This record gives sequence, structure tokens and C-alpha cells, in this order.
Amino acid sequence: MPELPEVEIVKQSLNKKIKHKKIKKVIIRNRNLRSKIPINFSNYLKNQKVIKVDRFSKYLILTLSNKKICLIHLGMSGTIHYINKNKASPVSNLSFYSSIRLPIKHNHIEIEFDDSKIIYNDPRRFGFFEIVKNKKLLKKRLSHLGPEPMSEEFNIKYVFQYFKNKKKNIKNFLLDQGFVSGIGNIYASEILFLCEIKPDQIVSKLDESKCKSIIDYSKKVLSEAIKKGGSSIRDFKNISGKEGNFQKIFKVYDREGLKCKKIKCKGVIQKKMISNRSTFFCNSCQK
DNA sequence: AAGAGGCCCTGATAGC
DNA sequence: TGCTATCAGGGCCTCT
Repeated sequence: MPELPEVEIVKQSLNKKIKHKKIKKVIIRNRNLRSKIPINFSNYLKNQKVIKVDRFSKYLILTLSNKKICLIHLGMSGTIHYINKNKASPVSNLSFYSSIRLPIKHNHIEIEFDDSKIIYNDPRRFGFFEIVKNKKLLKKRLSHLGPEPMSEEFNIKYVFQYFKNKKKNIKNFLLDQGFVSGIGNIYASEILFLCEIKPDQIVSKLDESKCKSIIDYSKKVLSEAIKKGGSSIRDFKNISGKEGNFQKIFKVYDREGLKCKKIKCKGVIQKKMISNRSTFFCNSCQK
């Protein structure tokens, strides 16, 4: 569910709420996530301070005072909720979704501080919590990931070279975390719309200027989404709190059958399954 | 060795 | 009302 911008929003709010706080207690309510939470997981966290919270791609990285690292991925449906013990309600929510009440089912992990706690909830269990023993191992753990879209490394030389002789379509590559890491299914469609490139375009056929527009719009869309607080769709909608706002300006995602938003374009937004993921595009201005 | 497809899991919604 | 089928923001594994 959460793509890079949403994970960034979670990271920012975690830094505001739990940075420098000491972990007093860890409760595992359900070990079953993408990988099973190890029996001794709590031992690494207990009595440690949270030094900082970082993010790479869609991963959250909690550095603890014992130098161990708690690596978190939210999968499709993972959310983190922050509760201040002194304030009964409403509950402020660290997921980019918001909720004034706590989820009841599918709470997997609770991490308690003196005055507050965070709860990890994940109905589909595609997320995970892992302990990585040091920085070097973290680098190794994340070594399969390509550059982030906003980084300098994601440049024309890299992209043009990467696309040479490749026969997959561009939508597939934007979702391929080894090529570029952080873009997910929603932003892939949004980026390609702005580039005026059809999602099933084979990448070896893209010229340099098209590659350049993919780079520029990837950076632009993701930074814009972060500014808007991410995208809140489906979950917890219509509940007051810190919802993201980017979904309000989706150009193509979930707009099947509606008119293209580009000025003077008479096109209609189409939905097509590409590698089993729904993909939205304009049948007229995307070539 | 790149690329296609299946699978992990629960919940919401659509269609009959 | 109550079935069944399909789809959902991700990523890994296997097969060809």
C-alpha cells in the first residue's frame, strides 16, 4: 500500500513522536508477518532509546542506542498508530491514513514508551519487522534496491544505459525496485501520464528525451506527494485526522472511464492489467 | 539471464 | 441474505 511518499510521512511523524524515547516494553500479539517475528525480537528493543528514524525506499529504519537496527516494511496494509497515554482520545495516527479509533483486529506489535506507545497493525501481513545487527549488514540487506527516484544517481546516463536491449515495458520497470526504488503502483501510473508515455511501451524504444521526462516526473510526482502528505485511499477514509491529500489530485489512478485532465485532450482514462497490477492511462495523449 | 506468472494474506465490494 | 469471484498501495520465489 504505502509507497515512498507515504512511508516518508510515517518516518517524519515517528521522528516527531518517538525520537530519543526509551522503549520500556514490547508486546508481540501476533508473530505472523511476511517473515515470522523472532522469539527474541523484544530483547533487542527493550530498554533502548530510539536514536533516529530513517527511510530508504519503502523501508523504515529505526536506529537504537545499542546500535542495532529495526528494519520495518509496511507491505500492502501495514499501519503504525501512535497513542499518547496521557491523552485519552482522539488518537493521533502515524500512518498517513488517519483514524480516531484504534484498530481492534490485526494488531501485531506494540512498542511502549513512558508516556506513549506505537501499535503496528497489518491485516494482510505482507509487512515485516526485522532486527539488523549493524549498519554494514543493513547496507547488505538493502543492496538489491536501485537508487531512489529523487537521488542524483537516478539520472539520464543510468536510465538510458539500463534500458538498452531490455524488452519489458516501462510500467514494469517503474515497479522494479532493483531499477528504481520507492515507486509503487499508484505513482507509476501518475508518472507515465505526465510523461505522455503508454505504460506498455517497451523501454528499449524510448529515446533520451523520453527517458529524461521519466526521471524528471518521477522526482516531481514523489516530492509533490510528500508535500501533500501522501495519498490516502480506501482505508480509514471519511475519518477525521491527518489524511494525505495527494489522492485528490490523481490524474489517472482510479479514474477509469473519466475524461483526461490534460487541457485540450479529448481522451478517456483506461484501465488495463499489466503484470497483474491495475494500470491507468489516457488512450489519447499517452503514446 | 531476463521476463512472466504465481503466491503470500485478509477484507471490501460487486454480481448473482 | 448469502454465497462466489475479483481486486487492493508489495515483494519474493520459481520456472522457462
